[in-house]
Amino acid sequence: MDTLIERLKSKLTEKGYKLTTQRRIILDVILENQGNHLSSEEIYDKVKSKYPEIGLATVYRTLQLLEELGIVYKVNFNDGYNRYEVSSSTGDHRHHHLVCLKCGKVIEVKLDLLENLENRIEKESKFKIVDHNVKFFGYCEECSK
Amino acid sequence: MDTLIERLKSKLTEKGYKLTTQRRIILDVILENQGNHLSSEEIYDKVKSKYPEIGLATVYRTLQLLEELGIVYKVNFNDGYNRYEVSSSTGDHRHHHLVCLKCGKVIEVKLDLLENLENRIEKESKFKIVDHNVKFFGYCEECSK
DNA sequence: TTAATTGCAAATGGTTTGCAATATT
DNA sequence: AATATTGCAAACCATTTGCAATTAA
Repeated sequence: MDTLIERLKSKLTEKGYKLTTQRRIILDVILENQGNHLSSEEIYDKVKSKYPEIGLATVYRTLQLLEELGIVYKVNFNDGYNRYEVSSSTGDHRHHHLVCLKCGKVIEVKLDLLENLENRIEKESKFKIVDHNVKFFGYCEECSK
Repeated sequence: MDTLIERLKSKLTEKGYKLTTQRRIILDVILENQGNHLSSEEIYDKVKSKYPEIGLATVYRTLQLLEELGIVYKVNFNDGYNRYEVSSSTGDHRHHHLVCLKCGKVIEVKLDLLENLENRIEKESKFKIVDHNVKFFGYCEECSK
C-alpha cells in the first residue's frame, strides 16, 4: 500500500479535512513524476487527463494544502512557476540542483556535503536549521562544448 | 569616485545604451541599501522620493538591464517579489541566506565552504558552475526560544 | 539629428477568491 | 445533516509591453 497516500489520509482527518478524489489524484500525479519538478499547470494538465472535470483552482488549493501538511515542498527555479516535489518523511530530499544557464535544464545531484556547513552555521549564528535549498548555476555538458 | 557608477557607465556605452538620470538614481538607491534585498517596488518607492516623475515601468526595465549587465543580481525569497542586490565584481557575493520560518527575517552569513562541493560536482557531473544560490531555512535565535 | 529611453495606460499571466452547487464524514 | 470542498468566473497583483513624447549622444 502506498505510504504517502496513507500519510495524506491521516494528516487530513487529523485536521478535520476530507480526502477527496481530486486530492488523491493530484498526489498520485506528483508521485508518478518524482524528480520532475512539475509546475502547478503541468500538474493540472496531467490531472486533467485522469479527471477532466477538475478545475485549476482546485489544483492550486490542493498544492497549497499539501505543502502546509508537509507532504510536498515548493521548488523555485526563478522561471515564474511554482514547482512541487514530494518531501520524503525520512528527510532525504538532500539533493542539489544544477541549473543550466543556456538550455535551462535542471540536473539533480545527490551529495551530502552540506552537513559540515550547517553545523558550522548553527554554531556561529545560533540559527536552528531545518531545511536547505541549494542551486548551482552554470553550463551543462552539452552547452559548455 | 564611485566605481560602480563608472562600471555602469562603461558597460552602457559599450553596448550603445545611454546613461540617464533615472538609471543613475536607481543604482544609487540599490547601493545605499546594500544587504537589504529591496524588492522592485521598494526600489521604486525610494527612487520616487528622489525623482518623483519616474514611472514604475522604468524601474522594472532598469532592474532587468542592470541584471543583464551583471551589475546587480536577483535574489528570490519565495515571497512573490523580485529582490535585487549589488553583485560585486570581485565575485565575493558568496554569502548564504538564513531564512527564519517564523518571523521571516533573513540573515546573511559569509562563509565559503562551498568550494569543495563545487569542485566535486564539477568533477562528477561535468557541469561548469559559475554561481550558486544557497538558502537555509530554520529558526532564528529569538524565534527558537 | 537620431536612436535610445521614458511615462503612461493597457495588457499579461500565474495565482487567488467568492459563491452556489456538490461530496465527504 | 453538517461542514468541507469543488468548479466556475471574476479578481488580484507583480511584471511587461505598446506607443507617442522626450532625452542623451
